[in-house]
Amino acid sequence: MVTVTGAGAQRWVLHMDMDSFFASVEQLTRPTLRGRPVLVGGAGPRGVVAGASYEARAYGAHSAMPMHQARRLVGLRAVVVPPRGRLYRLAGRRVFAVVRGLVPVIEQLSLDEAFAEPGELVGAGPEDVERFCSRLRDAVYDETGLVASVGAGSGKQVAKIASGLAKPRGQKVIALARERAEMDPLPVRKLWGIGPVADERLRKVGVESIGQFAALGHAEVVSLLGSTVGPALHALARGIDDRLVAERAEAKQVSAETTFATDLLTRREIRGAVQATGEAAHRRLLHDGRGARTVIAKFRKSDMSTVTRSKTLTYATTDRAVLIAAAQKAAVDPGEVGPIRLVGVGFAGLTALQQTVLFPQFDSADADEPGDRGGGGDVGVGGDVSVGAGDARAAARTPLSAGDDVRHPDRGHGWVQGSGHGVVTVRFETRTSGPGPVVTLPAEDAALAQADPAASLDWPERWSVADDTDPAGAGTDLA
DNA sequence: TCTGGGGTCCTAGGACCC
DNA sequence: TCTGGGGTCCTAGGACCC
Repeated sequence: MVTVTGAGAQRWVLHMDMDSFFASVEQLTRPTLRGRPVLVGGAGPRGVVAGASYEARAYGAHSAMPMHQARRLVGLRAVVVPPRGRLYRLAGRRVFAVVRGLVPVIEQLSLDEAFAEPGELVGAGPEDVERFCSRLRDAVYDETGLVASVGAGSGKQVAKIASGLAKPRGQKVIALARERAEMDPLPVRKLWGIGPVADERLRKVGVESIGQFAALGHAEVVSLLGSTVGPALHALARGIDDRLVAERAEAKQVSAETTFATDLLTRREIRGAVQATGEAAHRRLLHDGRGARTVIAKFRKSDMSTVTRSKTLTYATTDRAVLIAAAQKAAVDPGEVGPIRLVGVGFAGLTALQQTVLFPQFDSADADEPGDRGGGGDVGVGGDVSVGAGDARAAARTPLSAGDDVRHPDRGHGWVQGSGHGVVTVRFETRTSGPGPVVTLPAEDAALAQADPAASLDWPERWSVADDTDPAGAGTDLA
């Protein structure tokens, strides 16, 4: 199908953004959390909020806020749960499988956000676009139980701003005739690409709104924001945005990073941290399926500045020992650069491996979905690092901790609300069960097992969950 | 008790080759 | 012996996004 767009035909770009996605998935799969102020994120001293339900936002909490601050705002009603990345990825795939059913090409920006440019809307009027947005939102809600807000406009920038204005639980169509009136009064910070630094620079010359920014001269924009970024943002501010909507390319990098509850001070601690974080990154690399040529080690100092060191190999590989050795070679010495709060290991130069690996090394740890127990939940590992990461996890059974998914042969799927003093308190409930009972069990109860978080989305209707590596599987799963 | 984790893109300098 | 420009790759740092 070829669509010839006449010069005057209005182009409509849609931006869909899920409402408080992480918190909504928690409330969907753990029904007792519905209506309550939920904070998703690490509970450690350096944890931040990754997602806040609207009930929590009512108290002033929001994502990226330090968790202790959000807790203070919300008070004792707050329910703090660790992020379940695997579950959010699964839910996000299902959401966009629904969207793809209505729009063939979408540009997914993150787990919960995407652009679309439906061919059938070329030249359409605002009422048609409104109807389309409603259909989209209804379809997503009906099939996933999750709420999306949608914005529409003449380009990506306007669509994205519109979806922001539509939240929560809404949609907003900005017609061309209304564009200036809607955009110009907004803070310039709302433009995609204007962050704290650019905002401050503009503020210094008295520019606070998109309209004021649009009115600046070209030379002034270049001197304030640079010769590449400046004119690009300036064009967006003036409503010039012909960027196409296209499927995203494969990721260019995979990485893992860990912030420690207390700063690392010795080479030995750094070494342990690079090993553990490198193993986590390597699991992601295996999951990705490509090999890496460049290894990046990243260190954040206590003043929040970062130091990165990279090593490029002569060939791409998935060999864990080779890759982690390169990361170790790139590691800094806290004695020289100062205390370190974060250690990261990343792999770039990703290429499909041409040669076949005859005997792939695969132990059970590698088979885990990476990053699930991540977030601030890992904060506190600092003490273990000096011991050497390999030893401790040989333990027979990982102790259950708050937020974990569990399964019991008689009671079904549930989640740990608390543990300690030899007992575990479990709430047995899933999306389909409705609010469930709390049961306190001996911590040693052999019948209680760690479970796949994804089961909380489906159990007991389906035990099998779409495989994480297979988007097509997620699609058929919906059928 | 400040500020996570997983990404993308841009800039700028130096090495190296033609 | 001196003086160049262009292209590519590598490295390091930082802004910005969700």
